[in-house]
Formats: sequence, structure tokens, C-alpha cells
Amino acid sequence: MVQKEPSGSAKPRGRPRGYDPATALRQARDAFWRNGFSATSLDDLSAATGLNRPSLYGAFGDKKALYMATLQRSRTEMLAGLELGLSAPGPLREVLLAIYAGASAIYRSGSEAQRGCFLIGTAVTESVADPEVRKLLDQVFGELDAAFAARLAASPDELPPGADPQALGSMATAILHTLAVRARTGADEASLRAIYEAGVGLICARP
Amino acid sequence: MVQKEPSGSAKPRGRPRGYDPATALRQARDAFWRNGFSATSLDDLSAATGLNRPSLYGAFGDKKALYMATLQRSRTEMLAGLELGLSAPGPLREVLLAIYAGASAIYRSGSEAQRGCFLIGTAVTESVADPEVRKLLDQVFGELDAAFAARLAASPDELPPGADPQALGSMATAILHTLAVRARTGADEASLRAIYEAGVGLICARP
DNA sequence: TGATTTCCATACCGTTCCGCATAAAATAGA
DNA sequence: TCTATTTTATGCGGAACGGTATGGAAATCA
Repeated sequence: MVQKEPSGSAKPRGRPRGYDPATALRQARDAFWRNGFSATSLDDLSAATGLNRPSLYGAFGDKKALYMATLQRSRTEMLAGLELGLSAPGPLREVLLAIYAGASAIYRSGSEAQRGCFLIGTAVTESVADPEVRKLLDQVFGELDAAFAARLAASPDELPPGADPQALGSMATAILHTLAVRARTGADEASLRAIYEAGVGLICARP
Repeated sequence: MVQKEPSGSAKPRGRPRGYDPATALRQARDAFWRNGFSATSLDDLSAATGLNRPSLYGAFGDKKALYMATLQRSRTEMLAGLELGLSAPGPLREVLLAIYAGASAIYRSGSEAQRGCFLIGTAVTESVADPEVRKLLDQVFGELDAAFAARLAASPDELPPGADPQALGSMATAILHTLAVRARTGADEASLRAIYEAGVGLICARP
């Protein structure tokens, strides 16, 4: 049973819970991030969050529901980060470079090995067998494409002449995809930077 | 124990095996392709190949070894297909479009849902926890980059002036990456084509 | 034909999986 | 202090997991 959040003033009746749901969700996401959905057991999640299985079940439901919650959280965080980066002032080239640099830093994080993007690195595999995951990923990609396209459309004089912002927006997302995949296979910072610099050079090419 | 392949003339002593190892390997790959490594059980593999577990074990070793064999096979097939496509005559633009069209067709195949690229769709997830998989993927990406770069370098007059074939080669691979990921999330043929046409337009842009 | 070699099918092993049932612990209100 | 209510802890149970032992079936050589 999912916890009932006290709507108005906080009046918890019984024993207060000894954990922070947002923190636990982040720790569960980190566990999934390392090994993917199928290879992460409830014991792994329990160890990562410090909660035992009944508490996990009470807070988030079963393993699949917990995973979907981490995906949704990652989706909103990723979009918020992108919107923030796209709203920064300065020339388009610098805006894009800063976004990709930030993404690469996240993708290269990880305790033992680089983790890449959480969505690309774990949800893409589940996407074939699970329509729910597939739908979420499709939404995220569409939102990324649209966010990039809107920003590109706002700077037509910094794009190649006659370019279609929509199409270039998809290419901007494609750069994120390749960074996510390559980071998870261990690519170092220099090679990632070379790739997104080349991509930005194509998108922001003025003759 | 792995089967000893008769080296010279075929002199099988005892009962000949009733299956074709190459076919079984392809069927096992299809099973992994759908659900990924961790979510595919030995029962799934047994059903997909028609072999029972002891035969599977005798032919390919344990589950991990079988998966590595499918990865290696996919690697060689993918590289051979790319080299073949790159060696086709005609303008660079047409060569690249044909390659991406062929890749999209493969990525969109699948009985229930589109499967994307086998390596991207299944091995990227395992890459963090498994150095062996990680190394193989890193090799493949490097080989793809190099193959594209070599072909691009052979047509400098079809590239943007002053462009670096090496950097553009990485972008050519990036287009494959985004096609692989988006196909696995259900993108239709038109949207995939729009993406690779935009990408080819950037790579083959003459002012 | 008989012996030998290899393949195949059944069944089992110990482990791990996910989910839940039950009981103890901790707080608020009476 | 005592009761009600919610969270935590322990541990169980049925199922599925990966891997293997064992015995029978099939095909070839002598």
C-alpha cells in the first residue's frame, strides 16, 4: 500500500518512518543504474537504500513500480536540466557545448565504472518487452527533440542556411545518445569532448 | 566441453549432432536480442534453439560464454555489412543513405516489437558490471568510427570544407547509435529516415 | 553384428528470486 | 498508563534460476 501523504498540516499518527523517500528513490536508482533492471535484485535494492524488503514494498510497491518511479524521476530531472541549460544566455554554440559538457560529466560518473545515462543504459534494454518503459522512453526522446528544436529555432542566424530546426534538434539529441552509450563503455573525457565538439560544429556551421 | 571441430577431412566418429551450431547461435542471439542478457533464462535459450540445457552447455559453455559468442558474431556481421556498404560506388551521400536505410530496416525488425541494434540494445546495459562486454563494445565503436572515417577521408570534396574526417566518422557512428536506440523504443520508419537524412545532410554539406 | 563414441532427455542439486505473513518497535492520543 | 496506529524486523514459501549428473538413444567403425 502506498503511503498516504498528509495533505495539510503534518499529523503522523503512528511510528514515523526512519527514512527519506526521495533519498531512498535516488539510492534505488543508483542500484538500477549500475546493473540494469533485471540484474538488480530486491536484496541489492534493500542494501542500497538501507530499507528492508517490506519497507520497500510499502513505500514504492513492487520492483517494477519502483523502477518506473526512478525512470520518471530521471525523466523530469533530465528535462529540467536541459531546459535550464538551454535558457542560458550567450551564443548558441556555447550553450550547446555547456550542455554536452554537463551531460558528459554525469555520464562519466560512477564508483567502479562509468555509468552513462540512466535511461539509455537501463531502460532501452527493457523497452522491447515492456510497453510501459517503451512509451516513457519515446516520450522522453520526443521532449528532448522538441526542447532542442525550440532553442535552435530561436537562433536561425546561427544555423546553417536553410536548415530545419526540427531536424537539427533530433541531431542534437543524437549527440546525447552517442555520449550516453560511449560513456557507458568507458570512453574518456577527451574523446567524448571531441565528439560533441564535432557535432556542435555541424549544427552551428555558418558558411 | 566445447566441440572439437574436425580440422582436415571430416571424420566424425560417433553419432553426429542433430543441430547446426551456427543456426543455434543465431537463435540464441534472437532470444537475447528480445529481453537482454539477464532477463533471458536458460529455458528461454533452450526453447529458442531447440537444444536442451546440457546440449547448450556442451556446445557453447555457460550462459555468459554463449552470450559473448553472440556478441562476437554480431560484431563481425555488423562490420562486414558496413564495409560492404561503404565500398559501394556512387556519391558519398547516396552511400551513407543506403547504409542507414539498411541499418534502420534491421533495427525495425522483430516479431512483437522493434528490437533495435543487438549490441546497443543488450550489451550496453551489461557493460558497467562486465569488463569483457565493455571492452568488446569499445572495440566495435572504434572500428565503426574508423571505417566511416576512412571512407569519408576518401571523398574530401564531398565534405564540408576543412572538415576532419575522423570527427565526422564519429558523427556517422552517432547516427547509428541514435537510430539503434530510437528504433528499440518504437520509432517508425519515417521518423528514422528523417533523422538520418538530416545527419547525412550535415556530414555531406557543401556550401 | 558388436563395440564404441557421441548426442540427447530427464531429473535433480543448491541457490536465489520476489512477495508476503507475522510479530516487535515506536510514536500519538486518550 | 494504556490503546490505537504506523513503521520496521525476521523469516517463510513457492517458484524460477543456473548448472550438472545419470542413463538411454543413435550412429559409425571394426
